[in-house]
Amino acid sequence: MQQLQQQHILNLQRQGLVPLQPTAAMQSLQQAMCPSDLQQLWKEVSGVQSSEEALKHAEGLDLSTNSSNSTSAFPKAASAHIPLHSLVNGQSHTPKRDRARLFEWISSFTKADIGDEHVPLYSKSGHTPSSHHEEHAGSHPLYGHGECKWPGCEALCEDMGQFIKHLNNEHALDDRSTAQCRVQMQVVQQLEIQLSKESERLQAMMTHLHMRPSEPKPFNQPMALLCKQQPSRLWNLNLNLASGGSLLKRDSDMYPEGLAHPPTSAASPITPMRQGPSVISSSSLHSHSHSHSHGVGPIRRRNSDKYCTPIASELAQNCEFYKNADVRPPFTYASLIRHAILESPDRQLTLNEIYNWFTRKFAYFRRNTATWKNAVRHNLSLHKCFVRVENVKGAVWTVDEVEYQKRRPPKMTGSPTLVKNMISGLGFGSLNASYQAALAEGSLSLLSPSMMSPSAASLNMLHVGHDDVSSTVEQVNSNGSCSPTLSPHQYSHHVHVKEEPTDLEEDIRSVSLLSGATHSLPLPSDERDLEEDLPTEELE
DNA sequence: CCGTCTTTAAACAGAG
DNA sequence: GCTCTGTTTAAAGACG
Repeated sequence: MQQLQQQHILNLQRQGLVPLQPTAAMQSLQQAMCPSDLQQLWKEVSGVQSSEEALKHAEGLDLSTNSSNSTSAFPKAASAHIPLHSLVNGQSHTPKRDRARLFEWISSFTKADIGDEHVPLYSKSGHTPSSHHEEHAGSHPLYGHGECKWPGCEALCEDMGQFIKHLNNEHALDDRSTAQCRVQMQVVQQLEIQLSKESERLQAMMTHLHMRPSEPKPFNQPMALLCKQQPSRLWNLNLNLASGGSLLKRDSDMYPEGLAHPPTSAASPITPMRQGPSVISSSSLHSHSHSHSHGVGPIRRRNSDKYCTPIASELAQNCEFYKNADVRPPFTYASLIRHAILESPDRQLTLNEIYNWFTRKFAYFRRNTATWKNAVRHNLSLHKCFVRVENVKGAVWTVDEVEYQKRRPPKMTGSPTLVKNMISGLGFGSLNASYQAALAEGSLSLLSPSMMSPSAASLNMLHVGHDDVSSTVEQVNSNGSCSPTLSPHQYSHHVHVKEEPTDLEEDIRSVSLLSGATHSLPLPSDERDLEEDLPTEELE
């Protein structure tokens, strides 16, 4: 039934009768990104690559349909063994029209590159006038602080010349770069949508408060803007933020069963009852289909917090997002509870305060309270890392960090499993390989509507083993807007009602201090994130 | 296949 | 009796 609906919508969209919905947008994208088509496209577009090279390239990107092997080396190798054909509803064909549109669109970015030097795809877009002239003049949007700002790159380049060389060598016109470019476009798109949303909200607030309405918003129609910029409507995703959850249709309406949700969690209202996927959830797709068949199905999000994003950074960076979007946070209850407790000034919370934190921080937890509250209580009781302490004002819960770290699995940094989990954790299960590669490689800022640098985001994803106190401190504080400003020191042993072995406490402290030191140093993100992993290593 | 982890659900008890 | 809090058990799915 849903397939039929989807087909119908797709047909209408092809006829231009209805605006593209996320469903069709994603579908089109996926269709357009059919591996063979891509290869063909690139041959056509670039005209540079010999067939041999193209073949080699295809091997490198593993554009085959075989998806079982997810043990790709990441990300520099750019091999992404991801189900290219796990397309929505099994539709892996590529309608010629879509392909043509894609080609047209890509060409709009790349034509000038062909006879030219390879210039970043971005720079050809209208509103970023970045010519060679400018590049050599010393500024380039992709270059700053001696680093390549290409999503996920961060290669050090001493000067602009070196950067240009690097750009041309490493970010030439290929599948990966293009996929990354696409992802970046989505990032921008989502940000625009979010901005639009927030503007509307502001407008409403001001109206409500009888303040003078502000000027007409520049982002009233982000889609229109985007369509201007992007001839192909493949990217015209209707990414709604569920501000209060009121504006959204049910995900089942928007995303027929088996169809990948847009890679922004904002797009999908996740109702606990239907158990729609959190985009960042590793179980997104599985649980999605599962939920449809069972009505109420448990979300399986294992590893999502362990191997994907440190909860602190994710929450810090997507603070507003989770507040407004009805998206299930991709973390375990234990992680969330711990984070809530650690984030509190005294590092102790009553059950009710924990509840409040959940509802305050996550739109998702503003409903179905019985379920998740039960889960919270269950987790508090179940995990030894949560310690109940009798207090003057009753019982409060604290975190036994040592216990918490104990239960963490060995670090998985950079392992193929991590990569796989990371990708699936993003909920892009049915996107194509290049796309996912790009996502995982450098454009995870997609998940970070708030000012997360793509590179930082990617490194977060690539290097994290799990969340920890120090990362909590660093990330949250660096973000600054969503949580109290506690020093690492404070975090490490500001309040610890429970008695703990001195040596272990010492360990935590040293780790935290270490992390705190990194906070003030302009370390490269990867180093910083490696440091984030230290607690476990140190403690175990 | 098994063990572990996580989630969900539910039953139960004690306190206010 | 009701609600909140807290404990415990069980089942199921994901995953190594």
